[in-house]
Amino acid sequence: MKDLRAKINDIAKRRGIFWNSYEIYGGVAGFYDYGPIGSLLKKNLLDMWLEDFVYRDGLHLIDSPVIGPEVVYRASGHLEKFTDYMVRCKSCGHAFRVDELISPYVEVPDALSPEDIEKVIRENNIRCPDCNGVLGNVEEFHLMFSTRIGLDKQGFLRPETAQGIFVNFPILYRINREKLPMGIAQIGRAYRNEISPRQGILRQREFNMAEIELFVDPQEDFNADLIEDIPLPLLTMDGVEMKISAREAYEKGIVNGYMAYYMARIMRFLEKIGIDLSRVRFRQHHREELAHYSQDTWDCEILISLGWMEVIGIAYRGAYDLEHHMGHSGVDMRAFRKFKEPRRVRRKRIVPHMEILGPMYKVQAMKIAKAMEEMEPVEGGTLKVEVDGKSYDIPEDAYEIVEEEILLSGERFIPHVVEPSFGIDRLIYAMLEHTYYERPESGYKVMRINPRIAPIKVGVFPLMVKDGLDIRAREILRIIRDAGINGYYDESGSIGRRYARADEIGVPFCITVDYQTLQDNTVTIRDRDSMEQRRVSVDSLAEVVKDLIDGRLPFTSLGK
RNA sequence: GCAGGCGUAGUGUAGUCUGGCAGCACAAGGGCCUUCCAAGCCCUUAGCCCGGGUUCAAAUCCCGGCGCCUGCACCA
Repeated sequence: MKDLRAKINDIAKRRGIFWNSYEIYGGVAGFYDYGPIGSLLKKNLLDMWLEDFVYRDGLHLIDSPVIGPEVVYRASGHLEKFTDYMVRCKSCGHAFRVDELISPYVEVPDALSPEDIEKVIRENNIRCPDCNGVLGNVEEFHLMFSTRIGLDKQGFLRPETAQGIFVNFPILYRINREKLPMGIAQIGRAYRNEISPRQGILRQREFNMAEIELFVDPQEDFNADLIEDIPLPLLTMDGVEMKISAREAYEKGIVNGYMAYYMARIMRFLEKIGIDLSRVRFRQHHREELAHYSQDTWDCEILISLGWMEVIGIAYRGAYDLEHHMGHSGVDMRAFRKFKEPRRVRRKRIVPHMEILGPMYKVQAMKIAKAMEEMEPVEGGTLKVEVDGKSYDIPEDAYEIVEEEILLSGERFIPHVVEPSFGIDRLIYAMLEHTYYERPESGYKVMRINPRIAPIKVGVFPLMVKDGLDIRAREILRIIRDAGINGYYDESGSIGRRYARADEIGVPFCITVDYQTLQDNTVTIRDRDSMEQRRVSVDSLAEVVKDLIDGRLPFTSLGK
């Protein structure tokens, strides 16, 4: 008996859902093609994701480049955290991670340059742990794919789509008319040069993500009414398992409001796409497991044949990203928070006298004046000002200190970020496993995919390939296609075989043209899940099929 | 990267030890038959991971490479 994973992979390849890329050259691990069925599956799934997470909450969708300059990933912290230093033994060839080797000798191994590391290895006479051989030079290993931009500029392929959103925060904030919360979504591919990716489509070097960055004011109270009150299966970092309602999890402080909100929404979404909710849980990351940017992360895990698989992550990234991009770019990444009441504030400030500073310092005068304005006012005497590394003594008569009362209507702050991040390929795989079904009486394979996500909505079959049934069936396919429904025609093999072929790729409805069709212009519609058939007039066929797909019309409400 | 295992039509396999015409099943395509769930019959397409060596002869033996699987390490 083949295991489930083998069965899914078999169907995936045979029927064109996905397969390993570059097969004619032996394949490359970590890369997958989506075939004709898989591409549509992914597209339909993403459409539903957009409806559920983007349109429904009024978020904005953007689409930013895959390649980014080095500075972006220096600022984001990925360059440092995603680079490992390796060292290879000269005699046995084993490779080791440097930080593990030198950690007994150095306090902060991560902070060292390759040259420093080699020095540490020499000075402490560190040998190969396996064979005691001499270690070679330190090599860099980037988990990020690197590339060139133009002739000599270092670039990287994004390891997550998020940075494309963060770097655009100022313009997006303006487009959103400077209001928070603001949610930005992005769907796209991300790249990680995994050393040894296996487990097929579940761990790829190039993979599809759908991410949301929700920018919020950390001082704003969360409106608990928004949290749908449905049960959540939680597993906290202390190993406590609980089934608790989303509202209660928030009220008890187990998760913050945004987490609770998204957890509930994710449960709804997963249910819609056919995931078995009894095989879903949210697992909180341990401290040491947290990504460098995250303060708190909960993974939505789905139980599949390989065990619990992380499919969606919700990370509380705090101000980390905007703060770092602000530091590296010098661009103000802050939002404005209006006070409920304007505040009267008394303050002192330094007012430079330009008519004195100007003649004294010529072109430097403006810079000096600016620096002075930013200083804490100290009463009287000569003022020491540093500009571009030079120190200036400003005489007492070149400035004055004024005390004033101003009306502050608000203040600037760095928004916090809540990030639900969906691994689309894993979601698709989990969906395939959970919707996979074998008919007990025959063992035939069925994908019970939600009709809205199903890549192909209808198959049109003539009962016999004669007496004009085939011609009529082709006409009916035309009607289906003209109505914008993705359908296909199949006359090969027996009728049962055609149903079975359709079941395997989750075609929800099959239309069969029989002899009665020629008399009264009706066809049978066969429901994939119940295998029942109902008769429908060709005149209303397209309408009925659309309603069936969208779930507006239950199959059982159709007349015999 | 390391260790072990493996690599034969689209898929699953037999053949490899002991060198001698590459076989089977399913799938796919065509046809016959067939009035609703992979029926049957006929036909067809299609394969030894790549390179080198040994040999009269290599899927089989040897060497090298590549790939996959499992474990180790790695995994926001």
